[in-house]
Formats: sequence, C-alpha cells, structure tokens
Amino acid sequence: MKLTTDYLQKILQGRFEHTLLEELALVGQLKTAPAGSYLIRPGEYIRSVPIIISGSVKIMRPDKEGREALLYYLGGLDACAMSLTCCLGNKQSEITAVVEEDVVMVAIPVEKVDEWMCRFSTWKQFVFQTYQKRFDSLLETVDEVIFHKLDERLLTYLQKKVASCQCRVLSITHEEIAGEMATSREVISRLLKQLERTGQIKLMRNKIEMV
Amino acid sequence: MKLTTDYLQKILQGRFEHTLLEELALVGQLKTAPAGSYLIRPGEYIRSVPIIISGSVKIMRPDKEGREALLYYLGGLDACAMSLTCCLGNKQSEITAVVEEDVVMVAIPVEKVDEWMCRFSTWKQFVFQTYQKRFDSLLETVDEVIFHKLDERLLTYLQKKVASCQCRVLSITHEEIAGEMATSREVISRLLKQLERTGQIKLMRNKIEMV
DNA sequence: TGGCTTCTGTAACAATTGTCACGGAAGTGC
DNA sequence: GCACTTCCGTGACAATTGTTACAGAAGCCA
Repeated sequence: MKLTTDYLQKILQGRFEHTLLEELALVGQLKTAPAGSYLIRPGEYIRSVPIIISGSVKIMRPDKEGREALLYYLGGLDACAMSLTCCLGNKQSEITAVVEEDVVMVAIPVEKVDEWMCRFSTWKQFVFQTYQKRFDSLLETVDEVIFHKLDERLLTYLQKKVASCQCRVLSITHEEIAGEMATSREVISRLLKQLERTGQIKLMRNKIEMV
Repeated sequence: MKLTTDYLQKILQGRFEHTLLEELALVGQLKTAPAGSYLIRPGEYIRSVPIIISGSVKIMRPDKEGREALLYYLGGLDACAMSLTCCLGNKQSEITAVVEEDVVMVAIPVEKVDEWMCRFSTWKQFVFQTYQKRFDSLLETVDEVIFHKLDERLLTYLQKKVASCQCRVLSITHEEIAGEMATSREVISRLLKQLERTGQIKLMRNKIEMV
C-alpha cells in the first residue's frame, strides 16, 4: 500500500514534524504481517526498523535447549530497541519476534534511522524513548522472575496478555503458556486450576477467561 | 583533579576524535568514588552521565520488600545506559549503582551528551554501543534466572565477580551473595559447600577462592 | 459412528528451594 | 583471658516446582 503523509499524520498525530512525516512517507514501507509470522529470529540481520502501527508483537528469548521465554510485548507506536541496536551496530539478532495480533507497521531503512537523528529532534526523542521503554520492560521482566513465585507470575502473565490483545478471553493452551514461562505444562495446569478455584479465571478448552 | 586532553587521549586511546577530547577535557569532571559508595539510588535524578575509567560498579534492582538483586557490572570505559535514559528523559532512577572497586570516572553534563551526539559521530556510536552492551547484559541476566538452577547461577555469579574484580579470591560473605541473588543465606551456604566438595572453590571466612 | 489427535486434569513422587533452629568457629574489643 | 558480634555449617522440615504416568474430555474427519 502507498504511504501518504496524510495517513502518517493521522496515525502519528503530532508526534513528528511535518517535514519528517514527508520523508517518512517517501522512504518508509507500509507492511502487514499475520499473527504467528516471524519478524526476526536469532542470528538474522535486520536492515530496517519497524514501527508498529497496530497489532502486537511478542519478543521472545531462546535458550540452547530450544525453549523460548517471553520477554515483553510491543504494541501501538512501539518500535523495537533490538532492531535499533541490530541495525545501528550491524549485529545479529539475539531474540525472536513473533506477531501476536495481526500487525500493520512502517519499516524505516537503517540509514534513515541514523540520519534523521540529527536532523529531527522529535525523531531522536522517539529513538531514545524507545530504548527507555524497552529497558523498562526488560527490568519488569527481571523483577518478575527474580522476585516472584510462579503463581504470581502466571497471573501477571495473563494480565499482560489481556492488555496486549485487549480482550478478556484469551485463546491459548496450557502448553503454550508453559513454553513462554519456561516451565512445564503440568505445572501451569495445576496453577491455573488453582486460580479457577479462587475465582480469578474461568477455564475452557483452548481458552481462558479473566474475571 | 584537572582533566587534560592528554590524559583523556591516553585513556580513551583512539576512541574519540581530538576535538571531542578537547571539549571533554573542558566540561567533563574527573571524579573518584570509594568502594561501597552509592552513585545513584532509586528515585533520584541524575544530571550527568559517568564514564567509568577504572574500577567497577554494580547495578542492582530493588524490590518492594527491600531486597536488591544484582543485574550486572560496569567496568572500564563503560557508561551507564540507565543514566543515559534518566538524563535524556529527565526520569528518576529505577536502579541502584554501588561502587564495587574504587572508581575513577569522568562525568559528562547531560546537555553535552545530547549536543555531541549530532556533532561527533564517534560519540553517537559510543552512546549506542553503551545501550547495546547494557541490553545484552540484561538479557544475559534474564537468561540466567529464567533458564538456570541456583547452583549454576551461583557458579556464573562467582565467575562474573572474579572477572569484574580481577582476582581469584573474592572477599564476600554468604549473606551478601544471598542478597544479590535474592535468596537466603542457608541456601547459598549449602550450594557453596557443594561446590567446595566437587573441588570448584575453596571456602574461608569472608573469602571464596576460585580454583 | 468410530478412530484419531490434541488438550486438560490429576495423582504420586522427585528435586529444588525456602525456613527454622541451633551450635560452633572466628574475629573484635576490653 | 572473657564477652560479644558476625559468619558459617547443618539437620529437619515445609513449600514450591519438576517429572512421570495415565485417563478422560473435546474436537476433527472419514
């Protein structure tokens, strides 16, 4: 699809100055990606920084044994800090990015990311804000795993999921949760049952309703 | 102490161009901080970005119950990503920075951090490299706590400590380790004893020797 | 309908981690 | 020396998390 200044103006309302929007429209590529598709995998290089317009993306961290733990979500108007460092440092990715909800995004070529930084202060601000937000997300994640037990972690996991997909009924299996939390299915089933008994959730096949 | 271009030249060998070194000498403040002193605590603001010349600093993350877990170390020629985001975003600190080994550092006023970014590409590079290194450190930390058991974590904890202070004999109590790993002293004592039995370390009062 | 796969529940047990309680060892100051 | 503090070791037990094994429920498809 063609990217127009008007469209960008509407989406990024007031965040960037007009001249930047014009350049954005010129070099940015409007892309879509369906749920489940991979934006990047560990070891790959990336040559453009995506800004998420709508939908959500989950950032996962793999270990050697093939497990993949969830780090955090990207949502509306978020950009990926990893892609920034990867691009600017020409480094391989250390994470996996999977589309959670169908995504519309604008991809910015890496040269522009760099160039604009000095030309547009709003862009520079955006880049640093991105770093900061990702840093905070990671810190929250660290907090969770260091200081909290699995039952609490499970609850906040579900809450973040609800926030990211904006619906009270999650379509997910126990197995998938276990994967993202780096534990086993049985443990998750056990804890979910516990949450159901205390009336905090309702369980259905392939679904979990938050109450 | 007076900061001279020559001194900076020697320390930062070839990393920055000469004009930048001159400005650095002009506005940077050479500071020292003894082991145990705090560079920043949660909730405080910071108005300059420190570049560590020598010594080491540990970055800790507190939780509500007063525990403080170790995130990672800063060492020679590292700068703190947190201080960058705090400065540039004028935000409160979310972490604690404690001097581990006596530190010599150059403090850069926040306005310059920003200003130089566009004027000196080596500075921009340095800033982004800093972000990247801190991000990687955090990811490693996340890996540890998500995927590894306490005995493995303890071993890598000791190894990183050795690397950061560059000596094979660590001066530390079990209690302190427990604090930094967010567990209890008894657990650490138990695991350390285990490591001693398998010949990986030697235990003494207030000291642990890596073998 | 019947066979198949996937998902969930659960019991039983193992391993890991956390807590409590206590005693002794090592250092410090007098 | 003695009192005192800090640090370390350890047993016993509790709580949490991980593993194994199996059964039934729910959906899919011929």
